[in-house]
Amino acid sequence: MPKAYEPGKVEQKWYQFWLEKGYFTPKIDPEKNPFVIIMPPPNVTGELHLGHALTATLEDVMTRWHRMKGYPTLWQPGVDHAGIAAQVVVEQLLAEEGISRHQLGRDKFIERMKQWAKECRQTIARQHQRLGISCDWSRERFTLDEGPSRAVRTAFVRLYDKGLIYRGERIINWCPRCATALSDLEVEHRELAGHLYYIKYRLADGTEDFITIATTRPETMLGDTAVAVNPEDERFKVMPGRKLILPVLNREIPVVADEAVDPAFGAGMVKVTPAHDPVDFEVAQRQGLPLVNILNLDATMNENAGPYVGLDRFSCRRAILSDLEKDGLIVKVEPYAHAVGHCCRCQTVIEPLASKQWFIKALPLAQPGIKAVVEGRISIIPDRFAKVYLNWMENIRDWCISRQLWWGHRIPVWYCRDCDELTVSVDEAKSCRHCGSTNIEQDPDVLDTWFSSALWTHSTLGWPDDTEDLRYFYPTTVMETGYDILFFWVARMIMMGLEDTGDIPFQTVYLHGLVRDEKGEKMSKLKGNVLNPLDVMEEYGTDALRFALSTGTSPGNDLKLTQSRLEAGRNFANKLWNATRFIVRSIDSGNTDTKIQWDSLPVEDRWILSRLNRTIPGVTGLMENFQFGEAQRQIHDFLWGEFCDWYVELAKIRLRSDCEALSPISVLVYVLETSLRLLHSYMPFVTEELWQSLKKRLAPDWQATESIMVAAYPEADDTAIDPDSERVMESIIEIIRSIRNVRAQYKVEGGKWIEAQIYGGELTSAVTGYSEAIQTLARVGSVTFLERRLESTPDEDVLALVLKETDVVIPLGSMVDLEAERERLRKEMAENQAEVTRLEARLKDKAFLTRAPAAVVDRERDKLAMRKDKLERLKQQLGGFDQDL
RNA sequence: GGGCGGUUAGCUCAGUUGGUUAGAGCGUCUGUUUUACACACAGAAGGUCAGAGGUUCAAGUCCUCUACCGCCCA
Repeated sequence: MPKAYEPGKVEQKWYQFWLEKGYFTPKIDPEKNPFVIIMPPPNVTGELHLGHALTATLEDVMTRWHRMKGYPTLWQPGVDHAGIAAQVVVEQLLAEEGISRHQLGRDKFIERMKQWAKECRQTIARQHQRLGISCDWSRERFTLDEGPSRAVRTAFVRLYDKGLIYRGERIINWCPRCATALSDLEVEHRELAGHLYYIKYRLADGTEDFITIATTRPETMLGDTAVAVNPEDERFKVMPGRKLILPVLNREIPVVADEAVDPAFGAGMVKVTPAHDPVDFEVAQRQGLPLVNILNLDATMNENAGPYVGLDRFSCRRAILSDLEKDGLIVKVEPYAHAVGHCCRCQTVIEPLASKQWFIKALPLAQPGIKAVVEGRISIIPDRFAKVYLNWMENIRDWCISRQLWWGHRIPVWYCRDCDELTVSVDEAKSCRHCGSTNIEQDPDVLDTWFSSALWTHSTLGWPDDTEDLRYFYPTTVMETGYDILFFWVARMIMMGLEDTGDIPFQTVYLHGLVRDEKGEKMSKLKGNVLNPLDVMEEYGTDALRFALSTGTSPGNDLKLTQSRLEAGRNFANKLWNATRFIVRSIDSGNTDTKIQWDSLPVEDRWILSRLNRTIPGVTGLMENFQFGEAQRQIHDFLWGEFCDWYVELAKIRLRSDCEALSPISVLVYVLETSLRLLHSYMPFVTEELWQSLKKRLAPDWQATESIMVAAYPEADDTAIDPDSERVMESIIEIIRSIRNVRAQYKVEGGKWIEAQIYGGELTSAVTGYSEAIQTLARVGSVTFLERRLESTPDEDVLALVLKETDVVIPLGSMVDLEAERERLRKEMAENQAEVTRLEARLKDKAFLTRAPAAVVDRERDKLAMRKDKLERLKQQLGGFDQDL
């Protein structure tokens, strides 16, 4: 084995091996409950980013873990056609070639999109495989595949037939650049510094009287069809019913009274522009006002804008302000911060626009979705997001699902040119369902991408067909994704899953945080702070990246991916590599018997086995509670801090050729092998590589399992828990540490061997067996064990270390700084005295004694006894010191 | 405007039903090329757990308020 772990040399090999063995594909076993994760499909918009790597890592951890536990485990991969997002990307590519999609034509453009999607799909699969993820590639799906597409059409038709999908004219969010409607969720609101313009509207009574309205978008006045006041507003009681002259266009418009008006806004009267504002639209509905649309779909002014026809919306604003100014109609202009909607895909300012679109009636779908979470059939982790979910679901609004795009699922509706009726059909309609005419035309629009995503948990399993996969794997177990798409995805999946199948789509929603850069900023291509997962894996190794993404993180919280985190992962992999290298080499040197002789194990063996068997249930319990970051930290701490730092170091002594003691090989192999299995789901490559290296050198009974990824997940052995050996080892470690500490404190040269005397108290017999370990690990030349503890320091200069249960005396000759030593003892005494005082007070407290659990009280008593004993010993030491002076 | 989260060591963060002297990684300082590992080993320094009040025998952990930072919804 090379001196350092080289991930690049082994990752490819093992992934290929796993694939060839078919481990990723589950075997359906009706006797067992399956574990199922449907992967949130990445968009075909380019490459995967670290957010995807986080998703993939966490899902792989859960998947590998359950597979090892013996569940039939399905992790269903796929990719999303990402309608608008992907179309924007390809349109940009076309723009670089100097052509638009319109020049290309719909069919050719779709061909181009398909080509692009195919390439992306391959890139994404390659990146995912590089991450080592164990999803079932044989089931990979694309949202535009025939199966999921038929599911989309089927869902649409069923909803339409139930009256839950309707076509209507509503205010929608229009992106002039993308030239499509968007749902409310696809609009990002940003606070912008704008102006509030106060404008005079003259009364139409021939007088010079006027009223003042305030607006942030003066160009929309061209579409005004009224001015409104609040009916309760005393200032304007006489106004409703009167007529005004709309400036510039000189159109006559009425004043109406409507409770939607906020009397505190502006001057208390507001203009009503029903075709370009959602609130005004509703006012117009209530008041019977006409709609005047003043915009073309590219956000230039249309013929209703009079003199401004053809101008861009922002040029029009400047022109109209200048004209109003000229006519003396501007009362004042105030700076005003207001939220402006932007397209989430291209950042263009959204125009609210009255438009005929397809909508889903959300409320009837939301109600069962609310119930499923309230009743606990679906749990959301972390649970604070359940509140966020419920709040959104309870205030849900109808969902605009038609998009004026070319890339996506075509709306399965045909319009009859003869009878004007609609034909809504899963299969291609050949004739009008109502009059039989073949003179029909399909709706040119496509559906919102999220409509197909919402079906993903069941459409990938075969719905609407009654397939074996659907019957066996649905409802799925866990939906794991980022909290940023809770509404986009999770909420809509719950609604559609329940609607289409009558059953919940998943039992648990696990939401992870967002991956940020070192400064805590969201990674984005615009900022240029994007780390490519491939580069990271190239530099640190896949397992290091997975470690960095999953350790020390907690559900729902964002994480900063720093270089030092990646280094820590790489270092850990290398540590394991070298520990295994050492153990493997030790096996070669002779001893191949790996049967553990449970009856004759020395204390350190019983200790490490005890610690291992405390770690296993701890880790498993954490994983069952989705605390993956903490679980992995505990595996890390056990392996590095206990196994490598102490057990392996102690084992070296017994591995010396001249040592007569029982070989530690069997325990080394047992603990390492078990720990690798415990760690495998987090760091699959290095664990497989090391597990295989280990296996090669072991007896035939180790050869039955061909890969760690299909080996059994470790189970704790309660009989291995051994508090006595833990107590002894704790003291041994404390003794060694205290001697090392003294060496460092007094700057004893590394090569110099010192002497130590140890009084073991109750542990004397156990501690006595560790003289060689203490000599080796603390660099002590000779250890002598005292029959009884020293009453005071002897004549020569010595250091006396008072430990938890033992004392260590170190003759240090003239090196001892007496004053410093007294100071150290005083400080230690003060600490102990404080603790004794605290404990005594607590144990005198009747309330504590009666109300705290007995176990807690006992623990406190033990602590006090220990502390008092130590304090007494410290006191004697200090006293002895003072006598010497 | 409504809601949520964060504030713990120099930095980045863990700390799940309240219960040892609050932890890790990185960084800093000191020492070591000791035969698995310098991607390492050994040792050290460093925290009034944002602030105030409350509940409790016991609070980083539960409740209330305040401040600052961030996010979501309108």
